Amino acid sequence: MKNYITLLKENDLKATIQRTSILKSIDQAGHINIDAIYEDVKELHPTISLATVYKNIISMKTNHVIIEVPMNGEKAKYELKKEEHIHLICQKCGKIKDTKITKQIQQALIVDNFKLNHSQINLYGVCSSCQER
Amino acid sequence: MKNYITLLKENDLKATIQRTSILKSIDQAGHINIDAIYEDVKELHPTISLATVYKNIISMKTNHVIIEVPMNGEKAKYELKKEEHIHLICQKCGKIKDTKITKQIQQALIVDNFKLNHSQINLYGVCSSCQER
DNA sequence: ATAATTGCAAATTTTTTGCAGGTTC
DNA sequence: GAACCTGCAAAAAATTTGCAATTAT
Repeated sequence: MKNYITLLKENDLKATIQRTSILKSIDQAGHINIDAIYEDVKELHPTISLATVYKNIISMKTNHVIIEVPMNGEKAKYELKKEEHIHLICQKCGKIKDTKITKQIQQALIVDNFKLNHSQINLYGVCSSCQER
Repeated sequence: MKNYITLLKENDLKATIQRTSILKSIDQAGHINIDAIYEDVKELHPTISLATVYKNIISMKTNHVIIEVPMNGEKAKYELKKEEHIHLICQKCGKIKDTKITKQIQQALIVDNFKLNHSQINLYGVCSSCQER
């Protein structure tokens, strides 16, 4: 559990209850889309409006508090900003697990004449628990 | 230049002018979003409707003729189905270049207990021609 | 006190749907 | 000729906007 207030202030955003609630929802879920965040936050804050969620997702994305993860065929999900990592996306249960970008992967991804800034790696397959069934 | 008619029939879709035009547009562009496809196809086929483009993108995606490439912050782009590859996305000019997934990369991406079906790798950075400026 | 943020309602944009007529195989 | 596909208009879904009231610093 992070200190969402500090996180917001460090990134030049006011710490409103709406924002901290959204961050808490994202943090708990790991990866979650706008509608699910809205439903989630409404539990504690029934008066929040979807427009506010949209506005805050935009501002927190702009200020690098959260990261947008575009999804194949569905709505984008959001995660807290953290070190770059790989997404293991299970095609059975839909869960997304993070895994580290190893030195080996970093090495392998060096491409001639391309100045790499940031990489986005999604691996689709079947996670360990779904394989057992 | 591929034979779009055969490509469609092989994948259980009727070869209409609308579909072959959409495929031609995608093939020429490499990676292109729905609106740009629509504008493109309208040049030759002024009567095509946007709804038809949407419907065909869905059917051709379902039947594995094309692939959707979700984009960060913008609308998804589409490409013809081909071997798995990496996208090098230039943050200056916006162009997307494809590059091969090497044996080395394949090796590096093996993760414990995850049965990998397909990988999606987008590398964001600056392409060679934009670096020269 | 100031500037930013909220919630609402309305506007806009994006995507999907139903259906009559036309096309492909 | 059967099944599928198109284009239109309308519907539905997703996102953005304007604004008065409220809140954070």
